[in-house]
Amino acid sequence: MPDKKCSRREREKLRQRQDMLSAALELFSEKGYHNISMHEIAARAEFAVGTIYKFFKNKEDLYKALVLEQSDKFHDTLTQAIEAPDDEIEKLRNYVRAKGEVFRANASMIRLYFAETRGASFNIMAGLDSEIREQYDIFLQKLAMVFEEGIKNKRFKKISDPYYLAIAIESITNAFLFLWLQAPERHPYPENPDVILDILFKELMDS
Amino acid sequence: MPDKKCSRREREKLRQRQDMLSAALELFSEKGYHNISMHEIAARAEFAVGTIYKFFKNKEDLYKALVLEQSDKFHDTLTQAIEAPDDEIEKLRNYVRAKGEVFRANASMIRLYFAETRGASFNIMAGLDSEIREQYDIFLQKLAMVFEEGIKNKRFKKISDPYYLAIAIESITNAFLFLWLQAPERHPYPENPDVILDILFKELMDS
Amino acid sequence: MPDKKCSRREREKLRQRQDMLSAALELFSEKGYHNISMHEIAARAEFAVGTIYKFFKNKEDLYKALVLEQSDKFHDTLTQAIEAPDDEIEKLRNYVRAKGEVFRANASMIRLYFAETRGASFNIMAGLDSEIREQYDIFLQKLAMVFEEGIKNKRFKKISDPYYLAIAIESITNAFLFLWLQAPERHPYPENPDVILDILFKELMDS
Amino acid sequence: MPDKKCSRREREKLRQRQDMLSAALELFSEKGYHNISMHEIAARAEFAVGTIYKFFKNKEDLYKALVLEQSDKFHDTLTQAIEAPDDEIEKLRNYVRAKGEVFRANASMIRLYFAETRGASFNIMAGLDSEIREQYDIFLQKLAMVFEEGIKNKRFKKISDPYYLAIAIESITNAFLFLWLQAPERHPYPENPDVILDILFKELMDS
DNA sequence: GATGAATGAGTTTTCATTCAT
DNA sequence: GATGAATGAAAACTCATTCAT
Repeated sequence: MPDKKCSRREREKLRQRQDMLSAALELFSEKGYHNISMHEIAARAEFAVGTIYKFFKNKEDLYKALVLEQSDKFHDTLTQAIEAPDDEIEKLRNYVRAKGEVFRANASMIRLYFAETRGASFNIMAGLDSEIREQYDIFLQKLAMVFEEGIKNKRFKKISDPYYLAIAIESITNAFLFLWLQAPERHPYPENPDVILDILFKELMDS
Repeated sequence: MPDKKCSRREREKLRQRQDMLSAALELFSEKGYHNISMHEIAARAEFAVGTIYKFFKNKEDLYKALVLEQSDKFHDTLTQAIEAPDDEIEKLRNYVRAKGEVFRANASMIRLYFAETRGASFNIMAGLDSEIREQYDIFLQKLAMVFEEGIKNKRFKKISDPYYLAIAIESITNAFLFLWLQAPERHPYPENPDVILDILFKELMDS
Repeated sequence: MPDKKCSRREREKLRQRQDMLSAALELFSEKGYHNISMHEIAARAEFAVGTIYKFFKNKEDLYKALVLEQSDKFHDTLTQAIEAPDDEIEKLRNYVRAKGEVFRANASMIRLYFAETRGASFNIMAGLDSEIREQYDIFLQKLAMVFEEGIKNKRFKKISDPYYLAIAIESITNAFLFLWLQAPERHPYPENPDVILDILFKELMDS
Repeated sequence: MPDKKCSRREREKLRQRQDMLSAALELFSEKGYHNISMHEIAARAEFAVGTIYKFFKNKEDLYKALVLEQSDKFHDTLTQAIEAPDDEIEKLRNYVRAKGEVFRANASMIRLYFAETRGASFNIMAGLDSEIREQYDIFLQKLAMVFEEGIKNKRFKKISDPYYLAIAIESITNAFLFLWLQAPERHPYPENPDVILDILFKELMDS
């Protein structure tokens, strides 16, 4: 019973933490880190400012937790997509589809994602980078491996460095997502993953 | 002679303005817009704060001027590259090379570039976007035209929408530049543009 | 009991607000609006600057609140004086006495009063004027009415426009108060209201 | 000849000084001392800021010079009015008329006048007061003397202290001028001085 | 002698953070 | 344990004043 009560407490705590992070995500992605005050986050999450400081050391800490959490969710989904027991072409299709889905499901997240992985120096906190970047690098390695396997299995011709191919497909999907973010109607993210894959894989030049 | 003296003054003014913009560029790209104070910019540029306010209405105005100036330089170079009187393949090679050169020449600028074109909602000032985005759109159209012409001239097979191809090559080069920015040694931007073009243009899949 | 506690809080708040307004009144009336900084007010009131901004939107808002509060107190007292159930002569005596008392009770207030009702264009905030002026106009009307009634009741001879008489008595009392403000010893405000009233009401010229 | 040239210089200097004071008067009376910058005055007077500092030690000094000059003009006119070789009643009529004229002729001046003589603590610079006040006191003595003489010459009945009568007539005329300043149409300053004098001098009460 | 560019102290205001209740 | 009032450091911006040309 004390255990149960304790776990109940713990669960309650976690729920509160989530509420704070959700409020922060909404607000940060709407207006940016510097334009949102701790009071605004507290108000949106329906807590007192002091309570937020019980969960997070300071504003930066809250932000880090938020970005890491989102980044985790994101990379987990994509890693699963390329680790499904399919052939390499299907893995890439899964990846393109899954990426579209996660992003579509949470536009706020993309904004944070782009801010963090692309914003370069503008990524508010230098310290944050390393953790996220490492995670991202690991994912890129795995994606490169898909290409490598595909070449080994004679599904793809060996042309470029698999790592570069991984970067290429990452950046093209990102570009599509970025366009979609700007103008969802004008630039829908393709339902059919081959629309994106064809850009990379169909021979373009005659020779 | 009075004319000369006057132009001297003018040149001096412009030089000071440049010094201010340079200081701001360095600092903003190192730490971000919100983490740099006008006093810091003034100190770095070796002026008094008041002097900066003689040249720029306020911090935002300074920032806008900076980003626009950099963005202009950048887009001019790339536009020239794809408008050189060469065949379409050569135009793309020019573009890849030129992009590498401008970026290499000014790393601070890339940081701003990424922040502005990719930072999505995190791009500090909404108003700024429209001007930059428009410029960027125009460039994308021109790049798409290169692909369209290439297809018409039977240099490329018609496979994807030329606009998507433009986005693809833009995003791949950006990805390489971003990698280079993070770790110049580990990820050099290819001297030979074909390394990048091949990713797009060499047939990858067998079928 | 919780109610009591709550009202205690409220009272504490009001007390703080009053402390701030008092500090501001002292300082403004000593040195003028523009020569007093928010930090000075905060220091005098023994609060942090930030705390003042919890009570007043900005410096102007604090000033408006201050002037309105003082102006209210002032006009209420005078209005009461002329609305007492006495004959018209007694009403004027009440008015002269009451004016002396309120002003004597708070010299800082006079300074603000003169600054606001007489300072003409020098009255710092144009917007403020209208509210105060309106209040003042209403009072002048009431004062004029006392003369009108006095004439109707055959207590005064009809000689001048009652409104002008109101202005006259207002300005003479003000003049005495102003003199007293400058040199309280040399120019005491008369204890006996007739000293002032006689100036207006005793025949001066022979004819 | 050098004398002439020098006097020419001197005259030129004085003219410049006047231009500066005029510009300052206009601007100060429009917006108030603290809301006008030295650059604005310089621009209006068509001089460089530095030039103004050749004539006036600082902003305060310029202001003092301005107020003193205006005050001089004002008191000279009024002193002349009451020193004209007329009987006492006519002197007072002259005074009321002259006051209306000088004020009407230069509304900016009134604003400054009220700000200085009535604004009490709000009169920007404490130091200024003494000089102006002295001048004002001298004038009040002279005005009191008119009443005294009038009583001695049996033109007025001895009722109140002549000094108080001087204050009374001063404050009533001021009140009329203040009203006129606020709403020139609604409250014209009487063409006929007796309208004002009657308020003071016609018996009001029956007894 | 006039100029006006440059200065930097000083002002208003915000907001992350603390701590008494 | 939660609260939110109080804090004060730090930011953007202004403007009286100086001084090299």
